Amino acid sequence: MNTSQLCPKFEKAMSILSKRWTGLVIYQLLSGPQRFCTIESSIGISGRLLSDRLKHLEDEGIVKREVYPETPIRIEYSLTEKGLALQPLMKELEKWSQDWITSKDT
Amino acid sequence: MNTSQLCPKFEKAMSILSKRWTGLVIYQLLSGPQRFCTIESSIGISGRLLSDRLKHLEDEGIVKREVYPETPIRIEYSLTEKGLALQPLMKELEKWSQDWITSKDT
DNA sequence: ATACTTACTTACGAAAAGTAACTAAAGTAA
DNA sequence: TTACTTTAGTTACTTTTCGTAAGTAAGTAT
Repeated sequence: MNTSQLCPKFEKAMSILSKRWTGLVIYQLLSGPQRFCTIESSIGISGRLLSDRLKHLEDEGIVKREVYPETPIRIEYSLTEKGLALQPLMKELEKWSQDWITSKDT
Repeated sequence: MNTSQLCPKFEKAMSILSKRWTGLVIYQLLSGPQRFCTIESSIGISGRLLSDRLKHLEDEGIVKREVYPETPIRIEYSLTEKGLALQPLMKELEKWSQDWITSKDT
């Protein structure tokens, strides 16, 4: 019996953020559009999972993917308007982490 | 090779929130101290995982546990100052979910 | 003694994550 | 022509985490 008293929209939002790596991928893309391998090395996720997460974020309309047929091929991922709208939340998390996470915690 | 360029404090904060259920448990406790079974039924988590998550949140100093030896026994979970400090973040997530999650998404 | 309540814990199959090696496409170098 | 490089993934396989359901412990109440 799942007698949820929570707002379904809030629950959905939380389910996106509480999937491992998605938060960090979004945070990373807040610094600008970037390619697969850049995200991969900057947050330390494996290609297998990054591929999966980017697909999901595209499905959610948070990330968009653009192909530039250069040499070698360049594929850039960036945030949509919906994704960019998460910036205030990320700022709050930055603030909280600075205020409350001690260096021992890491 | 994990060449993290992220702030370790931010990474740690994100790792707490991106563990399934922890965000919802914290959110639920923002409405006041409550017992195990109340949290369990209001967010739809199983006892097994709630037990685990509360223990972790206690270890992180986000949640505190108090025992009232009444009949039947009452054990109340509540947010510490560190946990309460997540309220602004939760408000941002509420805002974002209202603005950007459509009813189809749920 | 038996049942009832709360707050868990245990056991176990299913799903997700982590690691590493492999593939595809397109150009470049020898 | 053949081999090599780069980017962007995918596949195969092991380990960890999750979800469900049943069981336990302490303290009444009947």
